[in-house]
Amino acid sequence: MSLKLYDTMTRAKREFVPADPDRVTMYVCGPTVYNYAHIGNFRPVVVFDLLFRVLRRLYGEGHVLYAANVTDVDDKINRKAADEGVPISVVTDRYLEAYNADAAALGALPPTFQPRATQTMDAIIAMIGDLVRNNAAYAAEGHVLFATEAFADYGKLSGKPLDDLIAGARVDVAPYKKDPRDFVLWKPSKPGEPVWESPWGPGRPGWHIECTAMIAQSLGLPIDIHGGGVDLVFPHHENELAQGVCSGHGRDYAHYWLHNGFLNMADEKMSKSLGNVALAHDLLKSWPGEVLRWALLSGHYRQGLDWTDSLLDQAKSALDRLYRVLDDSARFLAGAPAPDGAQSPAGAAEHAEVERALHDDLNTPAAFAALFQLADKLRAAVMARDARAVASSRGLLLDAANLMGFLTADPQAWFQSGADDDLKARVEDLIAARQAARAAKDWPEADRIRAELAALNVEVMDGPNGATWRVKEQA
RNA sequence: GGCCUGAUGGCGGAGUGGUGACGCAACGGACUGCAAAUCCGUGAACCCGGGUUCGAUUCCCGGUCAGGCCUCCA
Repeated sequence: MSLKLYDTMTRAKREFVPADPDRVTMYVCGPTVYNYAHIGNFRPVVVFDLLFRVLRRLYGEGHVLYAANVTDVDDKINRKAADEGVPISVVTDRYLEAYNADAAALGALPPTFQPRATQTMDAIIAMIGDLVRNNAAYAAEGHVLFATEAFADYGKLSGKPLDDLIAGARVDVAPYKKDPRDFVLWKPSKPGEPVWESPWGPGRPGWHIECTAMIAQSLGLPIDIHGGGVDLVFPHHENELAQGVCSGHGRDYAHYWLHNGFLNMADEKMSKSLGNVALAHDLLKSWPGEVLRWALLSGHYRQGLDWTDSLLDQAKSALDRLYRVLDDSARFLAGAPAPDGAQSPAGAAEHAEVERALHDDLNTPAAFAALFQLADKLRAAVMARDARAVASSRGLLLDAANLMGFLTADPQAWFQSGADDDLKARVEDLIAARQAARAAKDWPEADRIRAELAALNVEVMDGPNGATWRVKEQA
């Protein structure tokens, strides 16, 4: 029953205890919306969506508040907007919409809040003011900088020795910085860039302060869980923590820091600066969202994940198997008398195992294993023609899989996705003709029709109650 | 250079101080007019070298290799 999560701060798996079980809070750093997001951007989306679902089950749907922000003011956005000759909101609105559509296709529930930097400007400016008042920040040449020396624990989250941070700094230090580690809270805008008024002059916020302010505004500090990719541990989360604490919100900023591992393309880290991107937007044209979700969750979230075609094929095959039992059990139930009386508890242990695995720091591979055991249980019940056991274990499989965001499609639709109405009608006609040929034991004709269907990328499967079909390969 | 992860069968990937998950793929058999699915079954792994132990893939040390962070990338 108890949920254990690996906390980056303490580098240990800890039992999760929310500050207030009636108001569990989680924040995850979201995208900068200047382009379509690649599949690597969606790893944290899917991972923390799963955690969101697990938390909702544990504490109740209304008791978990999840904020995932959007950075909608940024150099890359500015450049894109300038290239297109449009206001930045045109760019950000367009890609935010695409991002949310992709996330939904991957089975991610909408977060409770989706704060945007441009809509948090007052809180950002107020928080910078707090930092300046607390002597944790100073203005210099139109900039406002965070004074890292004000935060004694700076470097604790990422485990970096402070001296090394200075010695290892490879970037030229801006002359107005008192300390090389100091980072920007507010900076002047260049001509033509979006600009906001502030007590330190017109300009725009630094990246780190946006998140801290958005958390404070949407959830209130401190929060229970802060998530994001490992690459954000330093400097982004280190800086967030420093800002949150020094702005006067107390020592606790986030009680649990969770970080997902990186997704690699062809043995190289995927990033937009390299050419090896796979946009979720494009992948979704060829694969059902659940396949991508399954692939993203096929390894433990803290591990690195190599994104390959083979990974997707395996994910598809695994899901096919689950959908097959679902389909077969539905057909059995449709033809069987309704089960009477209490349902036998077939599969209860396996069902519990799914949650147990998830509660162990989101051990999705173990949860998948339990899902397959549940599927085996269901298969056995179908073979035994035990309607009560089928109904019971089918419900449990569906519940466990749904909790993880899987098996949300109708099995029939799953196997026939990619077929339009026109194709469906043709297939049905061909199958009817083939059934007639089979009834007449005209095997050559039956096989000829099967070949014709195969040419349409359709596979027929003869069953005791007629034939079923499915699309063989995704487009 | 500093800090941090990881190294498991053909592939993906959990886990465990002692009888080696799970999935994908492969192979044999059953079923099927054929096929698919399904069922039964088979083969197949714990990077290297030390150490601790009755016993290590699992703990400790060293090495090698791979990846990440140290630069406003999830």
